[in-house]
Amino acid sequence: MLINLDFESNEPIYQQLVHQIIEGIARKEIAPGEGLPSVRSLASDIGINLHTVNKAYQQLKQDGFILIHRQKGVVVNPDGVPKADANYKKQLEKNLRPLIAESICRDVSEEEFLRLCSTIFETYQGGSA
Amino acid sequence: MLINLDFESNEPIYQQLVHQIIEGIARKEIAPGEGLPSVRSLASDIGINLHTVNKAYQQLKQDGFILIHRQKGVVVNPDGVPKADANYKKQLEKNLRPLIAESICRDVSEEEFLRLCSTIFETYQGGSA
Amino acid sequence: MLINLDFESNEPIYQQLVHQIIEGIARKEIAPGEGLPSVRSLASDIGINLHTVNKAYQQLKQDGFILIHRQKGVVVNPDGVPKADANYKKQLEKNLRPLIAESICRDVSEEEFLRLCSTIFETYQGGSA
Amino acid sequence: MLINLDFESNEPIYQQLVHQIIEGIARKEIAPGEGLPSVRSLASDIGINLHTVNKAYQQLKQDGFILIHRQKGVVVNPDGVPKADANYKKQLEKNLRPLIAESICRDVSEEEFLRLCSTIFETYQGGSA
DNA sequence: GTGGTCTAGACCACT
DNA sequence: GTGGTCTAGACCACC
Repeated sequence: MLINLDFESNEPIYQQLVHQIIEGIARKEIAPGEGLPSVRSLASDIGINLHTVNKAYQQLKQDGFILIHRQKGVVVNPDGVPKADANYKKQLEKNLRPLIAESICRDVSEEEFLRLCSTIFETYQGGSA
Repeated sequence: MLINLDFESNEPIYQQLVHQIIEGIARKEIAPGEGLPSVRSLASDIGINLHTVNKAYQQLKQDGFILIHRQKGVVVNPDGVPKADANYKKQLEKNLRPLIAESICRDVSEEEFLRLCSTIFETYQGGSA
Repeated sequence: MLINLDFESNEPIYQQLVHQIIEGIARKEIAPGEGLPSVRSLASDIGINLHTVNKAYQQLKQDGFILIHRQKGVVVNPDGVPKADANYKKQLEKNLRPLIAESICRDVSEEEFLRLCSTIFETYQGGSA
Repeated sequence: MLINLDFESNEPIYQQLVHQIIEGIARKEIAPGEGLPSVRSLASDIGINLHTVNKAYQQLKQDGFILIHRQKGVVVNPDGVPKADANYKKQLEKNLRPLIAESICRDVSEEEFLRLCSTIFETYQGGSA
């Protein structure tokens, strides 16, 4: 799985890392139970600070995406990621709302917006088919 | 138009303000050409620093949502907001992608996701009908 | 002579007014000795504040473009505008320098820059021919 | 690279700073990819507030002159500055026009004006030869 | 009265 | 240590 960071983005690097790993899981490139590189090796591979990788891993663990065993190392949660709960959906709506509001202002129709979402969905589901 | 800020949020206050105003425009509560409160009055209304409001206004100006008119003060861009260009859509996709990836991991179906988007769209378009 | 103001520009209105009048003189639309509208009439014509017009006139007077007679009103300096002195040229260079520096960074060749200047010169000299 | 500010000038300090840095780039004193001092260090070097430096940097970033890199700090855009587009040229003309108009009024010939521009150009290109 | 600029000092997130 | 954010108070230019 390829990690692709933008050091000039406003999005913090650890956050980008979190997203990329989640995308990898969504794309089924890394399956539940499968291992991830250690903090050290990933950090030196990408050329970033240990702390940064660690912070990303901690957040992924916090959100139930991965488990961190002292010995077995880092693995994708073998039970699968916790399903969306009411809280997650509230958060999701809160994140979508400003995107949709701006799209409306900029004359993006609902159809076009939904089509874009579908297209993005396909980029993940196509990978598993 | 009501402004509703969460001072506990990680999202910077000026950013929340930007979003809220964009939502106000999307909801057609503030029409093109209409005026917005002055930096100072809005700041004292909300109980924040005028620089924070100013930063929000500057960003909105930069993005073409508002104009700062020498005589009329701050007004919503009477020509309407610049339409979505390729750049905006690329940005939008970049913002949607991680949300969708996480949703997939959490077993949110495409149908459900799109339905959520539609629901949010209605909260804006319903307001203008 | 037409006055064309941009109320959304960062350039102060009085400054725009000064420029427009200087351009009118350069274009020989208003000849030395000829009269300009009174502060009051010009202000109400354009729909701006008296102070603003007054400030523009004061600056033009200061720079030797116009004379303000208590009775005869405002006239373009019949002796013509004071010729460029060393001081003016120093100022001119100071104004041109950042424009040229940025042009160089943006890959505008000297030829192209000079051509643009010539084109602008023509818009004035053409008017007098 | 030397920064030379005039605290008496009407031109805002941050603006002067922007100009000086652009001139440094034009003069090839700072090459693409090269680093600029941090906000704090530059501010204390010049003896101004860090916010003022920050404002200058933000504008330079906005205009594509510099990048704010998560790891390397502030660097001159390694891809070079965005080339002049139609918009920039329109702006440039708008800036040149009043300078030329006043020069005409003050009896500066087109030849002399162009010669002055050439002289300024040389101060930049001579530096790289 | 408005927005624009500058200063100053503080806290935080990120690397 | 870096940049980003927020606050606060001051002065100025403009209208």
